[in-house]
Amino acid sequence: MDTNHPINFKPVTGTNKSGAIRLQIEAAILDNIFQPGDRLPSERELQEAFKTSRGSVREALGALKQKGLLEARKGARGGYYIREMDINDTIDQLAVMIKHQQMPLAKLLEFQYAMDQAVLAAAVTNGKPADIDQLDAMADELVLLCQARDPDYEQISAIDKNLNLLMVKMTENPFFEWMMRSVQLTFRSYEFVVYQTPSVRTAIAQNWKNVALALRERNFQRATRLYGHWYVLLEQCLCKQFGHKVFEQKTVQPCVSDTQN
Amino acid sequence: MDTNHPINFKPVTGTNKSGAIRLQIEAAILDNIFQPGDRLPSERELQEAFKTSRGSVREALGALKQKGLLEARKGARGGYYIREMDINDTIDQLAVMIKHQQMPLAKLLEFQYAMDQAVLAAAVTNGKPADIDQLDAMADELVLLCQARDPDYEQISAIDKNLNLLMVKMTENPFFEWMMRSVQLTFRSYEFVVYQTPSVRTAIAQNWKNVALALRERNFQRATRLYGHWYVLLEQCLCKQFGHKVFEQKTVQPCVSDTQN
DNA sequence: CCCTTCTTAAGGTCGAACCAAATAAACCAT
DNA sequence: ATGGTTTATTTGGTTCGACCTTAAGAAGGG
Repeated sequence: MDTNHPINFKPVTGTNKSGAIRLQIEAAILDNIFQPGDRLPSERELQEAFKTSRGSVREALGALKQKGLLEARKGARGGYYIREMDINDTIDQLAVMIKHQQMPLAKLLEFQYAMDQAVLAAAVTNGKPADIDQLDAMADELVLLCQARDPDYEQISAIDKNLNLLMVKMTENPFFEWMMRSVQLTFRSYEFVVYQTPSVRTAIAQNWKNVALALRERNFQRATRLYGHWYVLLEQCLCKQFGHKVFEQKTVQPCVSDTQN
Repeated sequence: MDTNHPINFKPVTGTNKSGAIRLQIEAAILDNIFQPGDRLPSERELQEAFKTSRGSVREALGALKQKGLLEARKGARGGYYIREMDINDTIDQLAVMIKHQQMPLAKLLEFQYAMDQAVLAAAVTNGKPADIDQLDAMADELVLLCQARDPDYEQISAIDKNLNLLMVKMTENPFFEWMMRSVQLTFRSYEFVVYQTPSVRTAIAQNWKNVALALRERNFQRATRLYGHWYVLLEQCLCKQFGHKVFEQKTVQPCVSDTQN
């Protein structure tokens, strides 16, 4: 038996045992007494350590599993393993949370605009020439696709998304990635609107191309202006479709989550 | 009996029943079939609806409780109630997660700087005159405190924090508030460094005052430059204290979480 | 040496009981 | 009538013991 447990788990008592168990295990993990990849004692062993029932132990372990700190594996050599904490779980949750806050669309777009501007500034500073080349190439591709007689919306939307992702990647800063992921997970669902109007479609594609050119010559001011132009085009589309008050009235609607276990 | 359940919970089957139950209930909540404050059927009722055991139902409900979607109450008229989702929970978790990622200090400061700039831009646009007056008054107070012979670091730090909070409030946009809260929860622990050097201390206080003046005359460019000047002063202090390589080497250290249940 | 089968350790499910807390109803004394 | 006290009921929390499902490793056979 290699599962020696020098861990000082104290028997729990009272009316909320599963909570007490959860706190002890959580503390042990956060204090790095267990490292990611380590294996916790089995449910039946913990049951003895905490001097309680297997059900209560399971309840505590289930909560920590849900929280993303543990991962359960079945079979021999199975058990509960400490997970590398994954920021994606938190970001997913944040996105769901924001969707439920029913904020006015205007506030959202204002924030998203500001974030885009910040990302662009960081991308200008840190972006590598190779990235700019790629951005340029993708913009060319987008322009071509938008000129087609029967445009493939799915493909166009995918490229647009990749352009945004590449821009964030150019910041070379994970904080920007995390933030943009949580924002984009939440919204960016209007893209279909802008791409369904032919005139706007080509304008946006060309705008991406112009942004790429401005970045290539490290013209920050011009790139900023162009990158923000996206929102002007979006506003035009939304107003044409829903009326001019849309930015005050419409709220962000919740939609089904992608997260699965 | 007022707990009519027109809800279409389908019996679960297979090898992961608790997961299936969780998804059904979660979907019902996210689709607003249940409103905050509503009461779910009791465990024993759900057990029948899902044609399963009470243990599996409890496992699913426990996960949703941990996730913050449900709240359990004991006794008659007890049961599981749908909670108003609180974004603070998620923000706390996000902060803990970020602390564990051990990112270089430079990346963090770059991000924080960009966020500050974005906040300032939004504050210029949306800030009310009264807020600017308050900012001005608080800056005056800070200047006075920093000139004192024996400065009260605690009070100074509190005012500095309030100045930042006021700036965020001036954006009149909750998205900025949420983002800054998660960032500030995580870091902003160097402030003691900058305020302990007398020359820098007065410089920062005066800088706040200048920012307030620039805001008053709606001079965006000047305000931006001044607001960013904070980071120049911080860098000076850190370099003086830890050497010039600090921005590449130092990482964000995890610290104890405030969150408790 | 590889493939199959068996063993075993682990999480997952089940059901029946009992405990603890909170409400509501019934009761009683003033 | 009013206000406190007891009692019953509902509901989540805990416990036990049994069995199911899965997956890794051991044993065995070709």
